Parts: sequence; structure tokens; C-alpha cells
Amino acid sequence: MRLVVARCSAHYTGRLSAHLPLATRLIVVKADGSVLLHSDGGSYKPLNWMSPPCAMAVTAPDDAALERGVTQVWAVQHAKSDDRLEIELHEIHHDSAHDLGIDPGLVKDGVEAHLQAMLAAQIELVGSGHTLVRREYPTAIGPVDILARDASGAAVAIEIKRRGDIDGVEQLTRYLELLNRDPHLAPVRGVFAAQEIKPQARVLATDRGISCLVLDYDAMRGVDDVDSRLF
Amino acid sequence: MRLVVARCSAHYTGRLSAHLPLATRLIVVKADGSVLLHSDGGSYKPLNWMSPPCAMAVTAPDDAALERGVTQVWAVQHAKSDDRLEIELHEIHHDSAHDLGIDPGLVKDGVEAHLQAMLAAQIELVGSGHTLVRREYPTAIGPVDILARDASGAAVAIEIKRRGDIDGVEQLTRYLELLNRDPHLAPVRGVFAAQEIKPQARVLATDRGISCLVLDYDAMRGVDDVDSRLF
DNA sequence: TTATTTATGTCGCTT
DNA sequence: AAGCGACGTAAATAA
Repeated sequence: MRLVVARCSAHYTGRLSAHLPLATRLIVVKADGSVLLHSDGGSYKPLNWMSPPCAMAVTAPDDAALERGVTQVWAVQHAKSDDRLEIELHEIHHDSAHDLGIDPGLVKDGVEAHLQAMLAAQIELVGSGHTLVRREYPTAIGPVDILARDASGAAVAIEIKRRGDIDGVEQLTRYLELLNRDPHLAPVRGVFAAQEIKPQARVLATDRGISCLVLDYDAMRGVDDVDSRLF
Repeated sequence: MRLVVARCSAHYTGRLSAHLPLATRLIVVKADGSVLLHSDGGSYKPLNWMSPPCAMAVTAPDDAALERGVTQVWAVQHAKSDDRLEIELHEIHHDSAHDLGIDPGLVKDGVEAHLQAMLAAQIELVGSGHTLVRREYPTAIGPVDILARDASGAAVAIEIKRRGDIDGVEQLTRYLELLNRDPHLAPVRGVFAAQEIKPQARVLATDRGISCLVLDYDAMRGVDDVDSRLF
């Protein structure tokens, strides 16, 4: 990884054209050839970037560029598309290279799959006397997260989301419509379960007779702390 | 902006929980307090990050952490939410600070205004013999992007969008309805011009007798390369 | 302000 | 390889 802090301007052409006026910025050149151009603010998104695979060619500035004070021109060309980023460097304030090695990568926790596994193991959270039929119960338009039966034996379809918004309710509605055509299952009740349920989604669900269940991730994890075996 | 290259591990809790095992990474601390944790690959997205507003507290490692070889603990806390990123630093390979100043920001090109200016300058793209009447031709419900006359002298109203969808056709339809009430102009023909025209929009436009024109941004720019003077 | 749409989206998974 | 959906989506735009 190479880190350069320099006064520079840049021009990108690809899916759009964009220009970056002269200013001091951080340029990161990663081991895979990708380039990030960061300002000292904003979000984690660079002002300009090139995704791998791409290659950089360093060239000397032409006369007109020299006149403007350009000391180096970096032309970064994407290997497969015609995406192209050209950086004109003026004063370079910092330039260093570092060997980082490969990264073991991020381990995510608390994703939908995990919530589903925990809710399947603690299905009584949906209601006393509930029993699991199966996870990923198949339908013609895709699997329902969980199919269960309540204390009276009636089918219950459960859709799980980390964040429950309207889309999730629509999805569950489609499943319910299909499942209710199956005489072995009908009538199927719907439960929309999420760590957080948006007010709009709650209103829509309630209007359609779907009950909402807010999942407390930490509490569920506390009940079954050796959560890895759930998978 | 502070740049640190160090062997580190990290733990994020917020909308999800995530862990980053020990490895050498780039840590960027921006002037607004935001933090990026980059590996030497992947895309422009950091492995972990904290968006502003947030504040960092540097603390000494406790005994257990010392035992693991931790030399510093950085606790980055979001100002408004309970998002939190904790970084345990081991060996620090690089540490430097740079004053970048504020950034003028990215100038995106190829926007509707630019397309309009270029099409006005190259009005024959609409059809041979066409002449420009004026840009932003006023009507009671707002200005039409371009009003022109074809080779026979008949009025042509042009609506320009970067991406042409149904809304744009509806908009042009409303303009045409108004313009055709003007005896000096009627009959007014409609042209829907966009870099990309969605199939639905094309069907609707055709159905209403509006012709479609796909604009080739690069080709138009090539014809008039000193595009800045168009504004 | 909030809600909706866009994105050089990226990322991960399935067909 | 191509398509589809989720994302700590973020960012821009419209209402």
C-alpha cells in the first residue's frame, strides 16, 4: 500500500465524467492496483476512486501541464472497462509504502441468518406452545424464513428481517397468499419479526392481519450463548 | 488527517456487531473525527469505519490487553447514536499527520443542464434543418427545455433528461398540451431526449406521438470539446 | 425537516 | 458469468 499526500487535481471518465479541482488530498494505492482519493472529511467514500482490476501508468507532464505546476501525471486505467482516472500531482507532501499482507477479513455478527437460527431455537418467543415446522420452508416464489404451528396446530409463517420495513411486509404478504392456497396449511397466520420495526411497516402489517414481533438480539443470544452450534 | 499503519484488531457494535482479527492495516483519522480502517485490497469501502460526528478517546490497555501485546486502545464513539468502534493497536509502523484544508469537492459532469446546453448547440441532432428558437421556453407550468423549429418551420418542444423514464414523458405531454393551445405555435411536435430511455417511457412516448432521441454524451462532447463556454 | 430515489454503489450469494 | 437482494447501504433530491 502506497500513501501519498499531495496537492492534485483529477479527472474521471467512465459511467460518468467528473472533475476534481486542485487541492491537497490523500491518495491511497492498494496492492491490487486500486486507487482511492480522499479528502479530509466527508464519509468513508472517496472523492474519486478506481476499483480493481486496474493499472497505473506514471508519465511526465506535457508542456501545458508543466506550466500549471504539475510534476507527475498518474493515469489509472481499468483492465476490463474504459473507466479511467487521471491524477495531476503538484507538490507531494508525503509518500510512503507499506507491506500490509493479506487481511483475514471482517467477521459479521447479528445478521439475518443468525436471527433466524436463534428464533428457530426459541420459537416460543412467537407465542406460548408454538412448535417449529422447518426453517426456509419452500414456496414457488422462494423460501419462507420459518414455518411453525401455534398451540392449536394452526400454521404460522414468519418473516425475519434485521430492520423491518415495508418491503419485508410485502414479501411476507406474497408468501401468505401462496401458502393459504395450500389446503394442508390454510389458514396461515403471518408474523413479521425484526430487531427494529419501522412504524410504517407496523401499520401495514397490522392492517393486513400480520402480527409484529420485535426481536431482542442480546436477550436471545443470552438464552443460547453458544450460538455457533445453531448453524 | 492522521495516517497510521499498525497491526490492530477492531470491534464494532452498532446496527450490527462485527469483529476484525489482528492484522496490519491503514487507519485514517479525518479532521471531522471520522475513522476509516483499510486493508490492502478490496474496494473503496473500508473494512470498518465510523462516520462523523464522532469522537475518539485513546486509553491505555488493561492488563489482559497488555498481555496480548496491545499498546493503545482507541475507542471511537458516535455523537448521536450508540455506534462504537474499538481498535486495539499493537505495533505501529507509521504515524503521520497532515493538514489538507477543506476540499472544493467533486464536480459531476453529464448532468441535464449540460446535455441541454450541448443539444441546443447541436440542434440538428434532433433532425436535419432544425433551428433553435430558445432554451427554457416559458409556459404557464414551467419552462420547456428547448423549443425549436423543424425544416418546414413547425414548432418542436424538446424535453431533456439524463435518464428518460415515464415521468419525463408525462411532463412533456403536459407542456405539449399547453403549447398546442397557442395558435402561433400549434401544431407542436414533441421530442423526448435522454442519455438512456427506459422501455416503458419509449412505449408511452410513441403511443402519444412523441419521438425519442437517445443522446450520446461522449459524441456530443467530442463535437463541442470546449463545453465550459456553453454555460 | 422527512421521505424517496439514486449510485462510478459494493458485497455476497444463487443460477 | 449473470442475476438478484441486502447493506452499519450513503448521498442526493424531492416534498
